[in-house]
Amino acid sequence: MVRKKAKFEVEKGILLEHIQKAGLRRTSQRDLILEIFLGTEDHLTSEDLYSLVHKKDPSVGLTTVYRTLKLLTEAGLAREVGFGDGKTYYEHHYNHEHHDHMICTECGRVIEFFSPDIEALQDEMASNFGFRPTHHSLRMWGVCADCQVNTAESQSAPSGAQPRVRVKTAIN
Amino acid sequence: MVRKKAKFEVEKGILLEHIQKAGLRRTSQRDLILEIFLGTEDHLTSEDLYSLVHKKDPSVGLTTVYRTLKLLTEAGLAREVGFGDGKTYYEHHYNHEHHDHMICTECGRVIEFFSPDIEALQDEMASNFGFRPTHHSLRMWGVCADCQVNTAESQSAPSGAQPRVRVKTAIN
DNA sequence: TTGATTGCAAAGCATTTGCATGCTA
DNA sequence: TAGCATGCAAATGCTTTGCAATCAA
Repeated sequence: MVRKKAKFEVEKGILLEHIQKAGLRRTSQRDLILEIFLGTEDHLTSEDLYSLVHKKDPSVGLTTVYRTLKLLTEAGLAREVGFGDGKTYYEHHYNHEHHDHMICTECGRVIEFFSPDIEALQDEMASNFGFRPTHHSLRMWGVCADCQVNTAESQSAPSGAQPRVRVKTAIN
Repeated sequence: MVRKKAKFEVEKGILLEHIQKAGLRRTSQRDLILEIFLGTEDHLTSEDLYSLVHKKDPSVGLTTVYRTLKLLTEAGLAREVGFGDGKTYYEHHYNHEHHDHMICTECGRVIEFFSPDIEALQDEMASNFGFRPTHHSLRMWGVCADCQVNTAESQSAPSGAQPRVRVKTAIN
């Protein structure tokens, strides 16, 4: 049986290492924020995560969440994503392989997908230009399968109100 | 010989049609802003375009540029692009086919490229999910060929200071 | 003990909105 | 003439920064 206490051990180690290498300090706030961040499956803004953290420890400030999310990004534990609404969302890699996004403009659902063929073609295009890519972002906006059905009869769903749920898939 | 006066005639017609269909009004500001927008080859923020417009007619306000750029986007004459610096850039289609972007994080150069194979694979992925895409955005960040050479010897170039130049290419 | 970290308040920025005035259709 | 468009100032929303107090190493 897998020990429950060992959850996020790897990630915690990564953060600690990054902190030590950079001459920074480990704090209870950073531990808590990382823990809660990894424990959710949504795409979160700093404000979103702040609300969650605040429930566990009301003394933690919004600014610290902003700063910590930046720190986690530097450590490679978080990735910034934009969905076109002007806010910055964060996602973690825990239980999620590298992927791209389809964003439903009706319900806000976010579908994660991955295509090794697309990745290969991207690299090929880059090398055509002598361009050395460090990271990339592929997003498709449109209407998801559910909303195509719903929109046909009723009026469009309350867009923007839904959380940015990570819909994981097995399709490659 | 091609008549010079006919420049942007098609685009002006598109804007006019959109304006009439929506029950809006044609104004000298909108004409001027479109003209100057199409006349540049950079990726422009509202502020950038405002500076250019302001030279020709100082009475035009920044707010109007913001609003007009939105209007041009609705009319299909402009496209919003983000390069990760928090600002919204706009590009036009005049003399530019649909394309994606590579962004050099050293000098800010933006390389436009197009891959029909990637487009096809995107559509394929979408249909796998019953997702009906309306538009997409593929961006790659990294170091362009020039900067790979320069960075090797000297310190990195003054990043962010460069304009978002559209480097057109013939590679498909 | 030293200097990084925190929380709060204030500042920054890009963008949007309210409103009186101007102008198009 | 009706009501859309404009320009200005003010407001908004997200994010960052200044600073005194706190805390990790």
